[in-house]
Amino acid sequence: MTAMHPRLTTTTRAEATVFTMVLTQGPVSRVEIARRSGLSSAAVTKAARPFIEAGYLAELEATERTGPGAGRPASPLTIRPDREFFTGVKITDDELIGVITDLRAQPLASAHRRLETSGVEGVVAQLAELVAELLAADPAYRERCHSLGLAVSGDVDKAHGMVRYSPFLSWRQVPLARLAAAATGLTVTVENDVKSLTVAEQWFGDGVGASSFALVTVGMGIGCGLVVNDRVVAGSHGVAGEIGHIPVGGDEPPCHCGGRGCVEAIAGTAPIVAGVRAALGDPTLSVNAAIDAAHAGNPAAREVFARAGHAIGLGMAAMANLFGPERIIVTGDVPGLAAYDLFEEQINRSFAAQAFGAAADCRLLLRPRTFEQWARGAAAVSIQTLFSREEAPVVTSAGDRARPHGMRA
Amino acid sequence: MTAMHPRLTTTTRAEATVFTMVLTQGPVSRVEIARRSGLSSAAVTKAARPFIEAGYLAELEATERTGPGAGRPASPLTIRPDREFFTGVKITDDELIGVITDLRAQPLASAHRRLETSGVEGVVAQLAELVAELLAADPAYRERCHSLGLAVSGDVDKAHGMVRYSPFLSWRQVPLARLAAAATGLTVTVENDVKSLTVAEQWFGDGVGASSFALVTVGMGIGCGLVVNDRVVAGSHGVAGEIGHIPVGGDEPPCHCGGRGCVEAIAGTAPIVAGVRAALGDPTLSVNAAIDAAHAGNPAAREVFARAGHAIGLGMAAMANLFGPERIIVTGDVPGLAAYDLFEEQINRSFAAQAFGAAADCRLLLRPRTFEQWARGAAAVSIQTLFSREEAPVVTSAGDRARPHGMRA
DNA sequence: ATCAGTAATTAACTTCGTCAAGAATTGAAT
DNA sequence: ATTCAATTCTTGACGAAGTTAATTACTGAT
Repeated sequence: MTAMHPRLTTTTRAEATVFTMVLTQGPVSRVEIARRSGLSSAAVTKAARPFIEAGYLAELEATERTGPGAGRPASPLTIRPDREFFTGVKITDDELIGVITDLRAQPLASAHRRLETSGVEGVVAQLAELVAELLAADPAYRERCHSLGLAVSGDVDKAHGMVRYSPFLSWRQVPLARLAAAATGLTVTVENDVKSLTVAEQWFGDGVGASSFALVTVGMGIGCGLVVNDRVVAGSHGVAGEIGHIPVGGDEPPCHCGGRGCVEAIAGTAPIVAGVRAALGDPTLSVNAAIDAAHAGNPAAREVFARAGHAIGLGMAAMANLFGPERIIVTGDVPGLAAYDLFEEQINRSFAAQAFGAAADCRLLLRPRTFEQWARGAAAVSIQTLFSREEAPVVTSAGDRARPHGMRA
Repeated sequence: MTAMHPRLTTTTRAEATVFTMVLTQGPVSRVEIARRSGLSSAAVTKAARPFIEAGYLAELEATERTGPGAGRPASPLTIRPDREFFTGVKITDDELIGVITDLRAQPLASAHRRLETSGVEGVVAQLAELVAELLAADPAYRERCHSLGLAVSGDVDKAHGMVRYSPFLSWRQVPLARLAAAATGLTVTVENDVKSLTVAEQWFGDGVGASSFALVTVGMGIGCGLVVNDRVVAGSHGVAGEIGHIPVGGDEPPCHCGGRGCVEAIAGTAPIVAGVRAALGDPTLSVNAAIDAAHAGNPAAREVFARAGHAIGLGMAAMANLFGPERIIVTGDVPGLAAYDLFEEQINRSFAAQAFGAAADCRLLLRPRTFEQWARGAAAVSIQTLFSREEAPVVTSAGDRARPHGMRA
């Protein structure tokens, strides 16, 4: 297969449009692609051909076709997910979580590695080992995987593959893409972890079809990834999506960020545990014990979680009032998830109460995500980077798409 | 002039790039345009020609040229602002404010009209009269003005020229563009008023050069227009930029929107006046009297304004934490402006305290805007609609611009 | 005067997509 | 059965829009 079919990436606008549409919108016939994209059907035929020849796309079996009746039946194009593989690794302060995915960013294999040190060199060495282990699982991986995506919390300069500042890892100005590329021999992308997860939802999850949506992560902290006008919001100073530091609590409580009343200072894991400890008079209570107490029905503990849910709901409402996303995907990890049932009702209620006007119509989707799925996000970034249309640099401010309406005299 | 030179709009990408760059970035030489845009200089020459021939662009006088020395001196292209005129009208519940502007959206003439009724027909009739009056001021206007922009508060569907819902006017589903076009004979655009002002800043004001910025309006209510990735954020449910309904006050006070602790419920004109009235024990105090009391140094009155400034600063910080805009333009009208000195220090302080990390680096620009400048915003929308590049419809989610970084084995 | 350096233009060419015609493939009508 | 209408896909000629490379235009310094 590979000898005959060289690797391929998108070059023209039509190619990017056609390929990403088949990739993200499942099997689609050529005419349907033409209709949705505005391209001529001739252009779709031409653009699809090299991808079919290179083994990335294929026509669906005739048996699976669906047609209303008259006319030549469509032969929908579908992705061949095994044509290329991708590695994604989520880097936390004490662990590496890695996955191999197919073109659809579906995880095929995973592996973990505990980190003793957060020093850059040590992490990169462990990363190379982890990647080697993952690629060794199947000869096809070694052969058809050329991209590695890394997801790191903190301020990441994706364009230059730099970690500008990662508080948990205590990294500053680390050229992680270059280091990882040298250590693994793969093409490397580096992106913020929440944004990576957002990209995964945008192309392969519940963000498909929405030109704007938000993803809210509930966990140790509260994070948020935003997609507006089909693009992830990067933030000009390396800051974006800091829903955790919206001051919904008025002047209380103080937050580690220096602000007051932050969502995270109320609904982060630390303040919740502290709250339950105070409520129960047990200063050594563990996270899980705090959750258990609430699940057992302790009113004081439940109240702490309800307050947290209230804060999260208000933060989400503030975000929705500013952006007007089509959907909000709520996700998170332990203990955010283990305790989610303790938040959920209050989140929904407070969101609905504070969302302005039609913003309350925004759909809330609860989507638990495992750690592997964060790593999957990293792989999704490398997939998107490879195939999305690189727009010509726009220097001037671009306008809206709408045309004027009305009659001319 | 006009007989020889037909009207022109941008058709190709190069034309839109060149024309809007000259329009928004002042006199620029062709090579400089090529450098900034990535186009070849040949393409710039070709794209500029029809605009020069049609009288929209011209080469700068040799005397105004500036060169470092050696080589052929550049002959920068500049806009000819009088080539075409635009009418912009801001519609409030009790007044129409109209302006004629040039291509740079600089107001050349203005006129007002009080409204007795907010009925659609009556407003449109008054609008037609106002436009006729404005166009009559100079024969050139009649001859070279073909576009009318309307700015309305509330939920506007710009693409279809519909006012979906405007609370102040009590309008629902009004096809305003069609009606106004029929009444005036002009091509009409309709846009939300805050977004219109945002467009004016984006192309002709302090947003030039920023691919993301926010505009905050302080007045009766608190509003916000957002530009992300060079595009105005529309909001999917007709809601966006509702910074006034971010709950920064915790659970107090209740807001007319049904929420609690909204910025607007603390810093809107009504709650400020109510607060000063309560503080001074005078239930009939006017807005201006409340401002005067604070200016005179009354501590209780000053405290009310300080609290308002605090709420606004927190709301702006919440917005900056979510978006990471490059700049924030603070603007407003009476009494927001007349009292701005009473807010300003507290806004800056609370913003700085709550902005997360590098978001605090975001520049705050205070830019008072008159009512005429809101009308100017409406004209700016019609200018942008006419000349900005209409992108091909993008159906699939588009990715980031960054390319992968690193080495390949 | 010549020359080096920068700006602008021109002409040949490339690329990418559209258009219009036709081939392919089906169900329904005669 | 055969024709027809409907729909999908393909093909090749064409055209629009941009690029590259060479040329012209203009300047200050040697």
